[in-house]
Amino acid sequence: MLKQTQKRSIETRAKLLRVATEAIAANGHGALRVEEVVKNAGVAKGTFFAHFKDKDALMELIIGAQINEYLDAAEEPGRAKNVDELVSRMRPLMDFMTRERYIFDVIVRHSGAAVKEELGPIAQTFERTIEIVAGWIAAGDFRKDVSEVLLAEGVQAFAVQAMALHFCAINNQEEMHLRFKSYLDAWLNPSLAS
Amino acid sequence: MLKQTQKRSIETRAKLLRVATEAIAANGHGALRVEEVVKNAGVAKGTFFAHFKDKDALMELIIGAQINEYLDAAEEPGRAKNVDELVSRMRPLMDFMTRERYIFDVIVRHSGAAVKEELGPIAQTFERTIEIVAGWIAAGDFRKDVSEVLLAEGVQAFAVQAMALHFCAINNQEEMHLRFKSYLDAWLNPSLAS
DNA sequence: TTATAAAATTGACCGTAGTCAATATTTATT
DNA sequence: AATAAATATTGACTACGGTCAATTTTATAA
Repeated sequence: MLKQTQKRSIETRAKLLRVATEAIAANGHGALRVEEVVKNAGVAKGTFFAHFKDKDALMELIIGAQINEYLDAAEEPGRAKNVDELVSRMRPLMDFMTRERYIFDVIVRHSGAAVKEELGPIAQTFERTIEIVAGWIAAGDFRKDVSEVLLAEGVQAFAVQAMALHFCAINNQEEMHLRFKSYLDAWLNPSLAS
Repeated sequence: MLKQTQKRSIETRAKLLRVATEAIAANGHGALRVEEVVKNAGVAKGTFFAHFKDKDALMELIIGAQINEYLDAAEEPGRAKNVDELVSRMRPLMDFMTRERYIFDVIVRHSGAAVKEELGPIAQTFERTIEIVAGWIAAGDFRKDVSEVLLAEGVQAFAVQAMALHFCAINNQEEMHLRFKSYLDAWLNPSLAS
């Protein structure tokens, strides 16, 4: 009878997203408050939850979009041909993911999505990462005894490991990427590792 | 002037831990409520937070103790000599960690501790796991071109990856351990993998 | 135009973690 | 035993995410 989604609703959702993105740009992801978003968007609290299942769902959308920007940039220069290039290509993304502990926690929490049929925005970026890295591995100077997809999944596992350890003790940025490289040397070129 | 910790305090803390452990045994980790714990322990809410920094700190203690029990059992039969043995030795621990999504989230959140000087209970179990697995790897039928500690860290990374993917889509228990084994075949015996 | 039903919004309300100034208890000192 | 000081406990209060019955707005049909 009625067309499913009214223009008003689309506008409200866009406004919520815009206000939230601005707040995050100003104060960081972890400081975002739903009450602040609805106040600045000029809507009631319930409206927020009519548009997003919960606060995490909004964070997923925003962080997922940010990850995709980093993946675009990582793909831009063409394929990474060796471990050093792979590490430097992933560096901006990993720096973003570890900018705040809160960001990393949200990402990990949503990296394994709920249901395959409806992969969340962050889980989608994880799949995209696998595809990209697998593509590099297939065409580059890497071991060929196992599938590139398995290798790409390993790269992701090591990235997560390096990032998790980054939050431990007094680690500077450099150590995270060095650790990541150590893993990848042993994972992607076992014959050369030593 | 006064001895630092009164007996009363030790008893209260022990009672809170006992009550919380019982509640978890009855209803699972994710269902634990601080208000329920203090009610059943017969203390005020503020007392809880005088003993534990937050609810997560209590969960860390309890889950850390549970992980240590699984590690004890994993060590019991002596060293794991190959990938199959390693996978089956880790199986009960990984099953526990994936019993509830909430448990896995708490573990990941605390696997990389805040400060090295004061490793939390869960971070300690992660260090212990590295030691145990590194010991197996050093003495067993595994590649020798990189250090056993690096290899053990990789085992941990792959375990986390397999568990994270377990929460994705329709995966049964079996697939998680199969996936884990695939990773380890390629990681610990690259010459044999194919 | 009016009646009507779907869609969207509202805001008071709830659940639960966490805080803190006030109070009570314990122990050392005289 | 009285005093003092450190330690422990209390519970009303706050912060904040999330819910839902009631209301308003929008679009379609008669």
